Amino acid sequence: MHRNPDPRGTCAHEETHGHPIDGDAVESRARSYALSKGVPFTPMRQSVLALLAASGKPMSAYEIAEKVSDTRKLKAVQVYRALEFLQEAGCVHRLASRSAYFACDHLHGEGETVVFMVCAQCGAVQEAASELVARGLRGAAKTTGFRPRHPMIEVEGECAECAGTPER
Amino acid sequence: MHRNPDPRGTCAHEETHGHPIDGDAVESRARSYALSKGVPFTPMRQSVLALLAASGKPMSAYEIAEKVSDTRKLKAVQVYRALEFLQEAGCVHRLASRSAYFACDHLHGEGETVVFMVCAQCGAVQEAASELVARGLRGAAKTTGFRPRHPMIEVEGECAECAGTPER
DNA sequence: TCCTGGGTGTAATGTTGTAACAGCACGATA
DNA sequence: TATCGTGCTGTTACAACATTACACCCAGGA
Repeated sequence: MHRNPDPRGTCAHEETHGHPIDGDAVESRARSYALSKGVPFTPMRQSVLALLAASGKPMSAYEIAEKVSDTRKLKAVQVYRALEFLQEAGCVHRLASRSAYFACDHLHGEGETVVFMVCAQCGAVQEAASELVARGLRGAAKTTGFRPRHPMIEVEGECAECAGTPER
Repeated sequence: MHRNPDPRGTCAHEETHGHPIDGDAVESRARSYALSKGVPFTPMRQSVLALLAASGKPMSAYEIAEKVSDTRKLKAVQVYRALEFLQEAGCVHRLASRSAYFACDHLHGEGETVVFMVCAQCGAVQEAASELVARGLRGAAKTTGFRPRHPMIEVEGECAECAGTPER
């Protein structure tokens, strides 16, 4: 987990990839989820989501706590609470391989199999829904009677930008 | 990560699944790796591997430290050192989704795409190598120029035994 | 008014993983 | 035999990630 010196963004064009996602779209999805649950979409939740959406890259909860701090100093536990809501709302996903969180403006269908491609160098995440992968997973599962539940796949690799710049 | 009350083995037939893997086979693989590297296959490494092989289920490093303690009390850092060797040797894999380690007696080929199916209830892990998944991943990657590096896929779900016993 | 449910703020603690350093065992070499 | 290097072990300390517990506030309903 702490194997890389800085797991999030050490490559040369740190600023250029991880293109920001549509903050308005993702926020409105969060709002309607809150509405449907009868809970408020609080400033706390709003600012955590806005930060993640603007950054467009995975961030750790502690990193979020640091950056969100507009005036007051935020504690990690408060960030985790906001993240919990945002994950339920489907606006934020957790990258287990990096213990990091990122905003996502895709609306993932129920049985959909999503692939997150994480650049080992710059940390940028690209998403794709692959029916072929889903079929492969079902095939692998069938032989053992296993029932896949949350087909969220994380693959480490090298994104196009980082692959194009071999230095560091 | 700490979301489940006990991520490793809370279901009724805890003892029955996660069938132990072939301890002798996996140990001999570790021995030949050690030989090829010119380093010893120490009792420390041997006992960590033996424990993992016998349990057949993922365990955290701290859990291993507790259980291995035959006479002396083992510290986590020592377990991590043994695990590092065993991972290099290909005898042990790390489950990022649970921060846990498990022994594996398959010999995975170089570019092979391996799918680990983790039962959310009992924690048992089943492995499968899927060419279809590999192709799907390559297809998903191709559109963005992403180059997958370590195609180790973890899928949460429900194993056949747990699916058959709906209670709890 | 009181009660209840949910969000917030804060402290404490638990869990996972590394860094750093001293000591030891063992083989190579002079 | 002496010494040197290499790699494992034992130990302390700490960093990074995550949860629990509790007090407080505030809005809405009985």
